[in-house]
Amino acid sequence: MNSQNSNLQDKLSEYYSSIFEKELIDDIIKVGRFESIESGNLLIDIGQDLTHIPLILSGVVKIMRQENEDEELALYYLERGDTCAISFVNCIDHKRSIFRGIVEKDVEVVFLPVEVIDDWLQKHKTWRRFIIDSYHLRLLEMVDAIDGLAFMKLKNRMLKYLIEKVKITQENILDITHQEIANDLNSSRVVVSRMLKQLEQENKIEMRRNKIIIESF
Amino acid sequence: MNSQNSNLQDKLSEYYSSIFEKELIDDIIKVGRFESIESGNLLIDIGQDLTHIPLILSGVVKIMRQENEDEELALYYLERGDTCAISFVNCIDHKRSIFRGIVEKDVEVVFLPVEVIDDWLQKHKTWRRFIIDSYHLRLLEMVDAIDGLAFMKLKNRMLKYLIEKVKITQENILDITHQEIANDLNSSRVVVSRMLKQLEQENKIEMRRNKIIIESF
DNA sequence: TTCGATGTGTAACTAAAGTTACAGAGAATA
DNA sequence: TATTCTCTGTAACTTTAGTTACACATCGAA
Repeated sequence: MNSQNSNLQDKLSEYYSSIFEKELIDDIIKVGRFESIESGNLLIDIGQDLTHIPLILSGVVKIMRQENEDEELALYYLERGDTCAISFVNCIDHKRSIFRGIVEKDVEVVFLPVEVIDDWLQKHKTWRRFIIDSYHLRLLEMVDAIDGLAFMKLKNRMLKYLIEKVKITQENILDITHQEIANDLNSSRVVVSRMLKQLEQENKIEMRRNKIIIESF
Repeated sequence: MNSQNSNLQDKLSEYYSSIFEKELIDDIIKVGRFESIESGNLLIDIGQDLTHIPLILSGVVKIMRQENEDEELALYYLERGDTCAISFVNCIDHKRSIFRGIVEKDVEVVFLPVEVIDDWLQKHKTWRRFIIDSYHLRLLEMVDAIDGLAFMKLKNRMLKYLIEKVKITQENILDITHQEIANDLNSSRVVVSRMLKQLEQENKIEMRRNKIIIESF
């Protein structure tokens, strides 16, 4: 085990010791594969075989749904303490992922092999709670996505998207292009520019090249 | 315990004995409250306190999301073997429901008090699997709803809705008005009539007063 | 049979979002 | 500095969906 991994182990303990019992943390260290993945890479892709589930130690992963080549939609973000719960039963059933997970901010992650999961559910109460909570949180975020798509106009959906992004990045100056926003919202660049201009006129944002400053959040 | 309830117990055993171990079924009978609810009534409403989770023995419940007075959206249906998994953690946390559940076809249901749930997760392997599976199924249905909203035109979304309805009712002659469809899709009656006419011209459906016959499913 | 309630058809219009096309600004690099 | 690439602004137009308004059909109850 190299020094980078033992560093990751420290991070695991640091955050998760308040959530998981010591025995569980020991188990995770025993069987988990620690990895660092740089921004821009895929954590998981649609159709990919799920043999491990990821436990995020740091960084941000954007979870997307993709219909085809040029139709996609950002759903939610994974941060420290999150796992892609949907991969869980998929794992057990040896199914394939229905999401793409793109690393937005370099992540440190532990991959846990599917075999241990079910065992841990029985063995560790905190693990049980963690998995159920994960499912629940994702479910709530899905409902949020549905509300946005069903009930909101694009302009407000976009503002919501921007504000969410501010929360995730901890930074109210977003480093993003109109095209990227359009991709995440399954809209088009021209429309996004139009709406952004309106938001700017309402003093909710300010625009710079490659940047958007969110005033109200 | 009256005769109706012992009848419901039979139904419980009948279907669930292949899923749950005998001890679990006994536990359910011990603490569950058996009930029959007629079509048109609410199984659960948004904001309602969740002290029990429902286990459907027969019938159909439509789960909806509501934004306000006249904005709502049908999400999915619960049938025999289903539970409203989202109510699960809500229960534990004493939260309130974020869904409405309307009985579409008279249901028979067992209500299980929240207190026993966590205990059973540890005690019964099949219960654990059941709860996780429930979350997972709902999650998949949400993704389906998202795909529909994000990527499909209303006409096709409506056809999908109608076909889903055929599956649920086991009946390709649907007893439904244009207004009801509009409500479930968060659209308007006039638009629905328009699209239905198009679908009819494409020979995918036939229209009658209060009825729609689905040809292709 | 009449009347009212409910359901459907359709036209005309409006609103929201997407598309095409092109101009021009800013940054990066030769 | 000139050239190229990426990003943004905007006009003009199309498509999709929602709204308003009204006619007419069907059904059941008075």
